[in-house]
Amino acid sequence: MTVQPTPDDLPEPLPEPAVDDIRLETVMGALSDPLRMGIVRKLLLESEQFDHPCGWFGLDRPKSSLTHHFKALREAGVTRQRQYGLERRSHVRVDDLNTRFPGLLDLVAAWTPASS
Amino acid sequence: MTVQPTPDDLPEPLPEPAVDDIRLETVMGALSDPLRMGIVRKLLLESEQFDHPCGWFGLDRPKSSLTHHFKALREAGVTRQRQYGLERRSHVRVDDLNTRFPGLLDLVAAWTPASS
DNA sequence: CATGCAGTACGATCGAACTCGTACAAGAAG
DNA sequence: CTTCTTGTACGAGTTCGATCGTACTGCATG
Repeated sequence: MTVQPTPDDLPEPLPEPAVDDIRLETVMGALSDPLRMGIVRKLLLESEQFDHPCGWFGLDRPKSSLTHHFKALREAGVTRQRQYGLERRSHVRVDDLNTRFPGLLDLVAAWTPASS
Repeated sequence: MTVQPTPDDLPEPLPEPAVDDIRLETVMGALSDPLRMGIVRKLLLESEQFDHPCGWFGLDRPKSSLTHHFKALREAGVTRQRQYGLERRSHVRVDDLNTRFPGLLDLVAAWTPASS
């Protein structure tokens, strides 16, 4: 058995809940906002590479609003954020969420924005 | 092919969204409250018979608060409510939710309240 | 060091939702 | 009809979250 290679070259993740502390009702509260649901869905479907800074999403909102939403996702345990120089890049905690709430991310991936 | 027997003896359901109008983010918003999550979970796990009035849940809240929460669940499309004489009984729209969001109710059934 | 850029922190505003008391409606039962 | 029961309607108080402007930090680059 080989030792899992520790990615020492990666920046430390910003504060986030441990896997076992992720609560389903909190995750659902984070996803109850259509903007945040769309962020997670886009990460799931289109992030071919790795993490993405919040400018990548092309959201037409002030930066201070985006900070609020990305923080909400991270503190709920849905995403992880790392600081890469200037940028704070996000990705979905896929393994953690699939372990705790299997099937949840499939629902998010299948989501479509309201037609209104 | 036999005609589906229409349950004419059942009271009409209270106003609720049609199946196709149930939105995932709205459902998640309704389930982001621990009290409501517990209501749905209890309905899923313990409702051997059919519907249940809101006294059956043994919730230690004023009646006017319970009205609010049961209405939130119904208007989100999570539950259906019918008037049986005095009582307004609820059940989960299992088929509708499994059709639109397969796996979601499994997550609710597996939910456990916060340890606090 | 000066400039520019990504993003945060803080605080104000505003609307929605939670909580609850009180009064009321409507069926059930004597 | 009177009373009891189940639950609603309405309204007030309060909390929470969304939005956003402004000022700021921290890194990068010249």
